[in-house]
Amino acid sequence: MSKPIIPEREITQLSEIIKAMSHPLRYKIICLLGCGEMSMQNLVKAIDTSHSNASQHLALLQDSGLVLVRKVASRVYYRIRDQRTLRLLAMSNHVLA
Amino acid sequence: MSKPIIPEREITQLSEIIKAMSHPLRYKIICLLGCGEMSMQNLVKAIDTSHSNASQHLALLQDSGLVLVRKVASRVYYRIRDQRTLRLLAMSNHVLA
DNA sequence: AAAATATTTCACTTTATAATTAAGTAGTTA
DNA sequence: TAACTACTTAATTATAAAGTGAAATATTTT
Repeated sequence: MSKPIIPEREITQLSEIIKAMSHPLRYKIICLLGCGEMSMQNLVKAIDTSHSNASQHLALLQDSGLVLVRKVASRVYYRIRDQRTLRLLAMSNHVLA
Repeated sequence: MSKPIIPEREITQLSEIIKAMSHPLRYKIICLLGCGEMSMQNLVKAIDTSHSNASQHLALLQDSGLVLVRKVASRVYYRIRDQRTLRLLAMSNHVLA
């Protein structure tokens, strides 16, 4: 962080991305997707919440541009859009330790 | 992310740290502190909000363990506790690009 | 075509965060 | 010691985010 003045717009965007990751369920979803694409079904099984709630969190993750969706017939598959998101996740893991 | 099962406790802790960074003002504060210790006075000048509001956000950053405080007479100085926080910040910057 | 499955959307309630203003504390200066 | 500066706390209000359950949509199976 050598330059102290950061454009306001960037701060807004960056804090939004981070915010999207900051909910425990969403953080967990991103961790899970880190291993590769996953179906809605399996995500719901892996995280402990209702289908409806999971769907809403995934919609938020899509809106914030962190995950991509692929529909195959009646099934929906989610995946991480940008691998750098996983590096950010790994980094956050590192901060705690 | 090779191991898919993350301890629940860690997820909670990590998402809390990220959440602390996810508010635009707090994100900005962390950026500013990235350049080194800063007085409350100067922080308030740099971010566009009231003294009281800044104080509350800084209290939150303290509680979440991201910043440390040092009092000298009636002045208060804040600084980043762990340099890895700044790496996390830099990483988030990188995700956007 | 009815029933079943997979998922999302909607309306609603609850809970959590944020901003504001006023009051409070603690040092500092006149 | 009174007024001033630096900062925090508390109370209030406003706003936003999260969870729930029912209804809606779309596909698949029987």
